[in-house]
Amino acid sequence: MSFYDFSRVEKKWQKYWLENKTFKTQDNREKPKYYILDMFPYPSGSGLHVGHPEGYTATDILARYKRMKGFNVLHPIGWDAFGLPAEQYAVKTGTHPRITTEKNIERFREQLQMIGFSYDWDREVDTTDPNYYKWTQWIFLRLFERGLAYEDEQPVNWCPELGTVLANEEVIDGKSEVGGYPVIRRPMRQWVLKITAYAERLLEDLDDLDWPESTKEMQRNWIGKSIGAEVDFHVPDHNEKIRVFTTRPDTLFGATYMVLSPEHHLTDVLTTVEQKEEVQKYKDAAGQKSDLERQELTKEKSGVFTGSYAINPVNNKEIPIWIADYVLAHYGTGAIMAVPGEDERDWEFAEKYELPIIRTVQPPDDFDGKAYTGDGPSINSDFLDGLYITDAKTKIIDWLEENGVGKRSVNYKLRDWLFSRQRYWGEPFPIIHVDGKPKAVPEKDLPVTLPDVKNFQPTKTGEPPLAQAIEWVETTDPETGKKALRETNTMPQWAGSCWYYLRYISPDYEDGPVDQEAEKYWMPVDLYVGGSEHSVLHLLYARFWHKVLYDCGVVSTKEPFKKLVHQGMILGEVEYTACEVDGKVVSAEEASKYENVTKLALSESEVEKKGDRFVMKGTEITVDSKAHKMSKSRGNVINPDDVIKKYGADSLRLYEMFMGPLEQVKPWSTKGVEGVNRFLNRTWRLFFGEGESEKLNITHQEPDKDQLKTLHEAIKKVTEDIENMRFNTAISALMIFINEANSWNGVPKSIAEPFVILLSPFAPHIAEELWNKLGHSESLAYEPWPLFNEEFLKSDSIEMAVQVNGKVRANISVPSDRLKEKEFVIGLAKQQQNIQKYIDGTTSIKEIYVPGRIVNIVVK
RNA sequence: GCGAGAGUGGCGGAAUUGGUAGACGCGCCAGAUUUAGGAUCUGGUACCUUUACCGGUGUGGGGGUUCGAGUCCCCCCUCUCGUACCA
Repeated sequence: MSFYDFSRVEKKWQKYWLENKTFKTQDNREKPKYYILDMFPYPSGSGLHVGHPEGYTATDILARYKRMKGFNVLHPIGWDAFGLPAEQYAVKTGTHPRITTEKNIERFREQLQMIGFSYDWDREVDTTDPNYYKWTQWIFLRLFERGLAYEDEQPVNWCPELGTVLANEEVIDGKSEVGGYPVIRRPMRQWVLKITAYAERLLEDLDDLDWPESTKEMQRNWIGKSIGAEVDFHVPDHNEKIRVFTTRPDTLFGATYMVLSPEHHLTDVLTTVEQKEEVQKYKDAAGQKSDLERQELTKEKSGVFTGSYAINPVNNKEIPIWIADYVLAHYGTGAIMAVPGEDERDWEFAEKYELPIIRTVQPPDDFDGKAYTGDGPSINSDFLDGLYITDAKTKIIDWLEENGVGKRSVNYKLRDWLFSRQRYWGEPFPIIHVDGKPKAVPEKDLPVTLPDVKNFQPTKTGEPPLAQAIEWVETTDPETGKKALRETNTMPQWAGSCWYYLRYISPDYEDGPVDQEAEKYWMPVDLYVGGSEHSVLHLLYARFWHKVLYDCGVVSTKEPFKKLVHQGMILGEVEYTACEVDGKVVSAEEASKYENVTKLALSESEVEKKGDRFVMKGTEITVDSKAHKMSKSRGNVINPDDVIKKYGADSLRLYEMFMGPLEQVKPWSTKGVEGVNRFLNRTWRLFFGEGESEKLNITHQEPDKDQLKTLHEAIKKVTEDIENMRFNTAISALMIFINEANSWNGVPKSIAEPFVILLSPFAPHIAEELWNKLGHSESLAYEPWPLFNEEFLKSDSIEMAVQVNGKVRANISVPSDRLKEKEFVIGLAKQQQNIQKYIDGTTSIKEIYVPGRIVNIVVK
């Protein structure tokens, strides 16, 4: 029996594609373009995992399909190669990160080529290449000259373990996202990008994007726009005023005290002598707490009184000023007016410290809670009484503006982007400091390249590793000849990934980050596929840079990524685990009573389903059944190399797509890989039969009607499914074709050829080989995609269900040409024995006929 | 708490605008081939009842709209992801 030797065939075609540059994108601007982009990987030391090929296969299928549909396709790949792991490895071993990075890139490239992706390898970009980061620096200078990059002494998230500052987004639950080390707050000089200047545009332009709704919503929440008012509270004793932001100015009459954040600039001024000690103690305690500790203590509110009073501008009442860490320094103005009657947090605080509570909105009669945050008529509010929230807000804001004590205001949660890191392995800033002031390095001197250093470790004081390269740091200002110091911070990893999609368009262009003529043709990216973990950070930062470049006239579109899709995570194989206590297996509920529980892994054959849970076979002992995230510690990591070695790249591609919808989280199943592998073997045998020789089992006969129908059904389904990215059902359609065709006596060439093309985006290696064996000397990559013909889809008769009172009681076969004749079809239906059984002796109320779908006879 | 999404066989998952629920694959069962195993091929496989037909029940639970609901509406439950004192 002939068998499909995938390893020989796959190597052969991978070599062919590379040598012939089959997928080199021609800059032919006559054709319609399609720019299909993968989120480029960080080339880690551990190589690809099975998650990478998921999104990459999806885009590869579309890229191959679009080429055959006559599109000029841009489908590139590159490396997001700056980053912490290579640097930490350097700290440990002294190996320069460049060496590690190059080695890892090599490995990644090899692995990607082993899967048969149709990238244009002449457009590869590498963020650590000076020819690339020259332009990252160039873009930074654009930000700098527009006042969008500035230095600021500000409290930052300092991670002692990593020896660097982290962006807020890189801190999760008070710990570093990378490594999970503790993070403390500490003031340092930092570079900051003014992303807040673009908050409104970043928010507004989301509406027109074809992105997952959840991702857009996350960005909206992150930007966090809220509309309200700023109100000034006068503090007569100190002749100061405290400005607060509120979304509920209508509740101003209920403001019975004020709270400043411990970091607020007026805290010292406002604290009276008697309160000084207590306030200082509180401030110290708050400052020493990490974000994690602050969050852990959220259950119990705390605060101290400053001793001062402010005047509520609407009623001139004196209200006490407190300090509490439930007010955040970095949101709004860092101070609030507290309205306990209408705010749960304020209520909680007021109860604890016995501060007065005044309701300003009438709660409904059946309301028995504390703070009431719903709508209702205003009370205790003088000229606002009786008005509902919206009207009360308008009226009070008008009043505030007329009296010069407040104004309408919009506030954003989004903060400026902390852009510097105390690391070695990142882009140097194109900045020198002259007389203590930052100054741009002239464009002609770009790139500012990384100097070599001996030690990659940041100093304990937070001085970046670059500070050791004294000869590099000490320079002269080319303009004035004065002594100058280079900036020793480096950019964060996000920098390079903010614009890489532009570099692919003209990777060798020397007069700017991107050739503008080419940019006009290729942008925007038509489809961008990548993980949802980048929903906020990367995707928001890239949009920000893109808008700045748009304002600079570098790019022609407002938004970079027209359509975005996230691939779902691939979990490990389903595991069955039982709980064991003292060597005895017990149910999970039982086990929760003990402490010395060990987990016992079971095989599938040891368990069975009982009701809605799994139990150990023949017992009542419940067993846990779950697919876990792949992780080294759990030992359930699937390595794509192993899968390719055993089943081939086409099987890997096919399986990853066949598992289920692209966006969905799904568990891996090695048995499933075997299934698609069998399908490929069946396909091979369809062409070569069961004999020993590789003689084609292909006929030159005219195809019959059934064969045409089978083919055209497949064309229709596969085409529509690829367009809608339903790859799992497209593969199912290919399987149906093979199952059908296996019952034929030889496959006509005119059927076989279009099928091979349908198969090719999914399993390109076997498809190329079959195409070649069918007598073609060229690759099929640019063969026209087959079109389906409705004529061939029709059959002579159609099977239809007949229902009586909505229940199916018989099936009838209706000749296609009589489908429109309601009377005829219903007559036919009524002749069925089993139908007569149900309608005899009843009165017919209604007869429903949906041509081609159903007959329903309603009787009484 | 809040926001988003999802609950369909033993498992992964299919089901155009409401029109025969379970395509395709895995697993399982039976048979063929084979010295045997593996591989391959053929048939079967939601559940209950039945030798079989027939029949009954079924898309997380409850209610509703409809000739007809996995699909539309209301209430509830569970799970996943995101987020967390944002004034």
